[in-house]
Amino acid sequence: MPRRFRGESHHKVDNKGRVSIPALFRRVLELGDPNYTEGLNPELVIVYGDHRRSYLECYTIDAINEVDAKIDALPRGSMERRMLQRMFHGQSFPTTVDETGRLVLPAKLRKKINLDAEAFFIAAGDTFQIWKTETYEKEELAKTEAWLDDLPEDFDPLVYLDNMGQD
Amino acid sequence: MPRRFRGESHHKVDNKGRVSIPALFRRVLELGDPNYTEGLNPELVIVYGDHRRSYLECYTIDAINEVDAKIDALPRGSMERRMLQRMFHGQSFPTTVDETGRLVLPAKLRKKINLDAEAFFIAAGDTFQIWKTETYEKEELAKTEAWLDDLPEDFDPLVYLDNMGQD
DNA sequence: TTGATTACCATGAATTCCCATGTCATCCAT
DNA sequence: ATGGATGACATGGGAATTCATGGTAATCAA
Repeated sequence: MPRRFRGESHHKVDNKGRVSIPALFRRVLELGDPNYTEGLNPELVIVYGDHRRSYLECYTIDAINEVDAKIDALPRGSMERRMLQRMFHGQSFPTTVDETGRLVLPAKLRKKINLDAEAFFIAAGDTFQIWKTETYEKEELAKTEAWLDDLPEDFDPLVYLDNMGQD
Repeated sequence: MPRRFRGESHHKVDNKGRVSIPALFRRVLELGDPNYTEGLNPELVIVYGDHRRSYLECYTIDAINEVDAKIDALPRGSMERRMLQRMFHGQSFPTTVDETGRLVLPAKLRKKINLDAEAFFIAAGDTFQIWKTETYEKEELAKTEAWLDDLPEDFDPLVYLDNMGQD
């Protein structure tokens, strides 16, 4: 029943680019694919974006449809629309989960995020991301550590849940 | 009608990671799961957080939905939102109570809080926490003892019930 | 043909399912 | 009151299934 991804985990990537999708994520992909039926394999869309992005973002069919609808609502010819079209229509790759619950990442995508032996999957709301483990650790963790260091010693980020909007 | 957890207790953890949930907590989980109906097993979300956290925090479905709504309301791309997403979407594990009223904690979660033979459950408002018994005794009790020691001999914490917000 | 992609099969480990037992309370009929 | 009968609760065991991962054969494409 979950429409939302939740969880994180590490998975091996073999030299054919095959990598297991966390089992819980598969359930969400199934529910998020209107064409999915028991016994079939759900589809999904991987958005890799431009050179600045160092991870792959994976959308369920429902989620990508929502995005498409929003893009369609933008004025034709506007810069916003062009930008978003380039990213979501151009820099993306539609695919399906395979029989054994794996994803096959083409060499091009792997090269883009520098993926070799191990991938890190992490949920992010109604999408999930695939990172090269080392990149995630360097890039993301460093970023949040730095951020936390600017805060009082005993600060608990959870306060953000409650004072919203202010400060 | 309790929306709130109350109480504390100790439970065995077997080598498959199974551990009974305090019976009173189960009632709250049931009430907090909009999909729950007599005969079914309630779902819940365990948030384990980053390396600094040494216990598991368990949310009812209602409680976690509230959190998600607050996260969704934060500006996309803000550091606060990323932090909270990482914690509540990434560092969490959705699961359900089993037939016999137990929770199954995967090896990964047990390892994280160093849990082996015995777990300590304690209510914390609209969530409850699971600790390794020894950790709780060392870490938490020591912390509150220290805090109380800084206060006058005859100080009664109940005064906090009335001065809210200030100091 | 040659490298790449896809389909199929294989296996160990982890996880789920199903069933069983012991211990308390509570309830009840004698 | 008293010896069950009843039912929730805590805990355990083994079988069945799912997962993650690896290998090989069949298919493609140029």
